Amino acid sequence: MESIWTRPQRPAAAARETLSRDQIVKATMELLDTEGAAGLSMRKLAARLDSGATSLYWHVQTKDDLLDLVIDEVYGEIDVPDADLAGWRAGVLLLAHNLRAAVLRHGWIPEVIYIRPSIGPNAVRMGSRGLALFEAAGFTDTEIDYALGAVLAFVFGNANSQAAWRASLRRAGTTEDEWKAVVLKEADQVTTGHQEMRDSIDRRRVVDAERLQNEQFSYGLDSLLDGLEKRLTR
Amino acid sequence: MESIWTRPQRPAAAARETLSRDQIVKATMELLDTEGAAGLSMRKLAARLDSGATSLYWHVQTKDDLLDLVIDEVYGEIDVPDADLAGWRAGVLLLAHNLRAAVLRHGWIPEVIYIRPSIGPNAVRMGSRGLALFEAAGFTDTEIDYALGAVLAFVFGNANSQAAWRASLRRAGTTEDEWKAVVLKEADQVTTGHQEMRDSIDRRRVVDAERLQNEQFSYGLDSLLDGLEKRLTR
DNA sequence: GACGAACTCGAACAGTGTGCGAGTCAGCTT
DNA sequence: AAGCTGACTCGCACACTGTTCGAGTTCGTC
Repeated sequence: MESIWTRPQRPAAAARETLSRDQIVKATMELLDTEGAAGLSMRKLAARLDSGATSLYWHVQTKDDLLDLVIDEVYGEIDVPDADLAGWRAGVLLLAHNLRAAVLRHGWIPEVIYIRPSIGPNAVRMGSRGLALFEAAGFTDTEIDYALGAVLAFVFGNANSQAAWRASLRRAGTTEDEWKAVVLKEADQVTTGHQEMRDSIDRRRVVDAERLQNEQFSYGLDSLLDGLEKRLTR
Repeated sequence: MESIWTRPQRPAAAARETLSRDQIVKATMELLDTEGAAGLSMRKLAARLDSGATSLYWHVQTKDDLLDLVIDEVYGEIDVPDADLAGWRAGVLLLAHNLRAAVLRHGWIPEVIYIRPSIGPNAVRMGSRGLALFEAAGFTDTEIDYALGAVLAFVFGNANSQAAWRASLRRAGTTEDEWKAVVLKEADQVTTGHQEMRDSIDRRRVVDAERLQNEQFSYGLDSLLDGLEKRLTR
């Protein structure tokens, strides 16, 4: 079966007030943002659109296809600066921060992003512009791919686990402090005999979690970019 | 059916063989490894164990709990060297490679790892030993956490996307070459107007995918470690 | 008014995770 | 030897899932 991107879109919509693919994708995004990945079902989605569940299948082949569409919509939110503005490093930094922000904004991403490879137009656009950034920096040949790959891997790795953490916090429905208390108590039980881990948890006990995670992201990203930059000037 | 009188008295007092949690976890792992995340259902799992589906629920609270168990089992496969052997960098390198290998061995991991935070004993052990590595390297305070976090984020980011790619390849059921041909053709359509992406794809056209991905991993990991090392000696 | 294309949707199917309560079994206590 | 108890199994049932099918409705065009 062809993927949804290469399949020709259905011709011209009628004048009658009718569902459209865009409309469906938008509603899916809303449903996912408010209820999370587990909260998306074709019937719920249809209800939100005041339509029959099976009507959706005229506009979209399967639920997975729909996920492809909505994931690509997220990729569409990610701004990647032009390669010749402000230097490559600032550009990559912006790409990284924008990508992370998008994942955190849509906390269901980690749970669905690995179901299928992302090859939608917006994903391709982002990748392409990312490559341009590293090419402009002076990377050549496969190193262009490797460098971008490293940054994307780090950003997804960081953002995914953070988003997943947040999502499970939201599911628990407690305030951050309550949840923190519970988790830290569990951690106490779970980490007996692992002093390094206990210390690490103690470090988290004090500070605002949000800030800690931002710092962790910046620290890792800066380190990685330093390492890449070194490869460049060698 | 025989009458009560002719039926043999007792089927011998052999100790009743019963399910055990370990047994269930092991079977789950096998099922996941052979059929992937979507192929795991409580009924199929029960069939593999010659038991009723609902019997499982005496040993395990929910399917998600079961996933937690089997994920932690994977964490248990990851060897992390002692901090005082062979230097921190070699140790981290080994941790990273072992973690990646485990994810690639169990290609369903990306699809389930973000459903719940991993706080099983083996995950904690791995984290703890990872922290010890960076502590021994000379990192202090929160930088210990940040450094390990960066490495884990990169490794998961890289391994997850690679494993997911492979999994979708397996699902398609084609040989790598066939699949490659299809994807590259699709890519042609999808990347019109994105020259950087076309170049990038061309670079992949020639070489063995496996090797390319290994190189990409090493490149990123080395870069990151360089960046971290720089922070250390400053 | 007729036709065909665009679109909707109810009924149905096979499958899912899981709660409930009845049932079986081994070993212990009387 | 009988009976109890706690460990364990499991069929039934429920609410829910993604998706197919085919019949039905609305439209623009002849």
